[in-house]
Amino acid sequence: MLNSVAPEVKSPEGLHADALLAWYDRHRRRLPWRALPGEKPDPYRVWLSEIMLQQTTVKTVGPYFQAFLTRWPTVDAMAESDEEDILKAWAGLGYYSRARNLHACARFVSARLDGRFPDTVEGLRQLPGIGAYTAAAVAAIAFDRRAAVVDGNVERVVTRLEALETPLPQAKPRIAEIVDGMTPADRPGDFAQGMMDLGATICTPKRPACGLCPYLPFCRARREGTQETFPRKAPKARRPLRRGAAFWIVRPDGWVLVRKRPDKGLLGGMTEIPSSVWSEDFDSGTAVNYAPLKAKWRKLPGEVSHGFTHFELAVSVYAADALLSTKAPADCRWVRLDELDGEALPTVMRKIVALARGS
DNA sequence: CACTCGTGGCC
DNA sequence: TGGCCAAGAGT
Repeated sequence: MLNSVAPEVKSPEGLHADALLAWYDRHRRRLPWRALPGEKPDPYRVWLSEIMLQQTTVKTVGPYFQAFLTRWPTVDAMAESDEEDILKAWAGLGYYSRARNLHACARFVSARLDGRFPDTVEGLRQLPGIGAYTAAAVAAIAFDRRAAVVDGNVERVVTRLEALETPLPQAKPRIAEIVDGMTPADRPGDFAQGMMDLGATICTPKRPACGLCPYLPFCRARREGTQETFPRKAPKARRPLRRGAAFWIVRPDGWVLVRKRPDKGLLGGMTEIPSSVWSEDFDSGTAVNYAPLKAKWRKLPGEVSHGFTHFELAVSVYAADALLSTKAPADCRWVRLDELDGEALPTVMRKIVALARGS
């Protein structure tokens, strides 16, 4: 009789998983990409959401996810699109290599894998834009594979649970080891999502709600009253200020000159208002040397400020009028003013447009 | 391993 | 206001 079998002796990690899953069953967030209890998750939606959520908040991703899903309901539909359309739809979301990898991944899965995502960590890991975290997350959430899912939330939860003194990113291998030990064979996807929900709603960076935490009895940092000091982190380099110039060129019929940026590097593949290099020692006296064509430039009042991850940017905007007959220089093209909104313009470029149009 | 790569929100 | 943070990946 099965009933006569001795009950499984649970490790402390197993108890952790039970406490977490019970909490998740009561408090799970309802998210657009998340299957309801008992529903089978759609790997395409799981993958799409995971790519968008890389370093991006749930709130920001929401409308983008809905728009993408409506326009490209399946991986095959996305594979049939042009990269340019993906970039336009991604504009404003940031980290634009994600969009290019998204498109490349869709094409690979559609053409080479018959439209089906790999159902293992190793298979997923080979795809463009999918690293250690996303491979584990998709395997666990979409295919119920036991995989150690470690994102920023999980790092915070685990370093607090264990009061881990090793700073990030040095502690990453140890954290992955601990999470692997905690992850149950049963419901690994719910466990992963539960850990992330816990980090997002209870075990928050500041003022964690320890009183509501299912891990309260197990948490070493809380016991020592040091929970807010974890995770330890290596000090960050502070961001330098770079300067540059952008060139707003308008034809008499109201069309403006735009340019496609190189595929690699900052804002790769996106559309720009033709701009100079951005550098710490930028010489504003020679700014117009960077203009895409010769013209009578007037410097517009004010400047555009924009923060990137590793530097702060200040851009001066120069405006000029072009003849109707002016040909677009290399990599440039003319665009109607009222069609600028639909372009693959990153946020910093939209700020430049706003300044120019307001002048 | 250290660096590059966006953006918006929060206190 | 400025630093920090968010379901990291690629090189």
